Amino acid sequence: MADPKDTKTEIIDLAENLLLDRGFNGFSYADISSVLGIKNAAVHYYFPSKSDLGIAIIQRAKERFAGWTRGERMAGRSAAEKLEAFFRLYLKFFEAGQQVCLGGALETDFKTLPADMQAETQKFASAFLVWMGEVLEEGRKRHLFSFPGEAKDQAILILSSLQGALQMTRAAEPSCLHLAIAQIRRSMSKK
Amino acid sequence: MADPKDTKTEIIDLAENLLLDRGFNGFSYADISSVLGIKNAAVHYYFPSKSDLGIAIIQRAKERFAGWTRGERMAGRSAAEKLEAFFRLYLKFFEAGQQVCLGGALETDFKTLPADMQAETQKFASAFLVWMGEVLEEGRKRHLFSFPGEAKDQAILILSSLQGALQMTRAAEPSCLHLAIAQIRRSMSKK
DNA sequence: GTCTATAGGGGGATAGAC
DNA sequence: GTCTATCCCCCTATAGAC
Repeated sequence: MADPKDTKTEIIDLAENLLLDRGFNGFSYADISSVLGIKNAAVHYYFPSKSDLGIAIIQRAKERFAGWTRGERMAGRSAAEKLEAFFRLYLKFFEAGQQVCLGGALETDFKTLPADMQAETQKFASAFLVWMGEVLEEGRKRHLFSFPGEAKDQAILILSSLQGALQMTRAAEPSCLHLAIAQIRRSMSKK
Repeated sequence: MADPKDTKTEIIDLAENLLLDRGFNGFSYADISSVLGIKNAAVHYYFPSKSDLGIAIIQRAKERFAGWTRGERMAGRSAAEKLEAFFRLYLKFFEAGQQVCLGGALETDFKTLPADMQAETQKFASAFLVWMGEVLEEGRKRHLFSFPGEAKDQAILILSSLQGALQMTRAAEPSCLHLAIAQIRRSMSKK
């Protein structure tokens, strides 16, 4: 049925999951090659350095998000529906074995990352902030929800909370993310 | 003037800073010993395994927080003042070279941590949640601020946002934490 | 594309001398 | 308490055969 994925894609898939599970310094080429039944050196054929691999992960995630925001399933949706769909992205990370989000994983390891990965991480993070700010601005204009202050500041509040809550599910209650989302909804509901 | 710190304390100090900068898998015994002008093996004398060192960091931070919440500077303070003082703790992490908070660092690395460190991390995280929930409950009762829903859920929202915003300062704007705090204040201000 | 083989470094950790 | 010396493993990365 499904096209068998090419090796390069499989490597990025595995590496992305390892990154969200264990952080960039918490996995190795051997973790990837052993699952694929190939050798260490074969992975280096596709991604000469670990930085190349990291950049591939970030760029693909950035493009995936851009496609998601502009995709068919999003066309014609209200800002409120877009926000709910965004929440579901984070709930999926949680359901996938309490993974954290890519931004959180990269930012925590930020100071240990090669310079080119740091630059990609910054582009990635800003794409999320821009999109969320626009959705919030539009939703408030159409009276779908309410919040004080600037849309950009509310975007930071929501994104940072989702990121932090995803991490907290590991050490505090697993329901942390669900409860944070519910509280965000309450705080923005029209009185 | 100040008592010269004993070596054990200096090791924990250094390790804690390295942990908040680089994550638990991002520093080594050599990073510590080189600064102190001693050898790798001398650090192992105080902390035989890296897990021992990690646990010492967490337990000390937990006790420091407990002391902070019960300390003289906190006695007689209103819930609003306590919340502002808590914000300042996170602003200090940012000012100390964009460090993340201990919970965030440990939770992101959580799956790579030894079991005993995972258990300590959980105790640490829950102490923060409990305290924040109590402060919020009291503040609302006394009409110092307002928020919808349960105090515990609002505690999760605030803690997760501070944690995430601290991380985001590294990849997005450095002002992220300040803006998140300002937005939290706005969202809870009495109308 | 994938292999074997290996270089070269860093990591955590221990033994035993001082 | 701190040292030297060392073990052993894992890591990233490369060279060259198939």
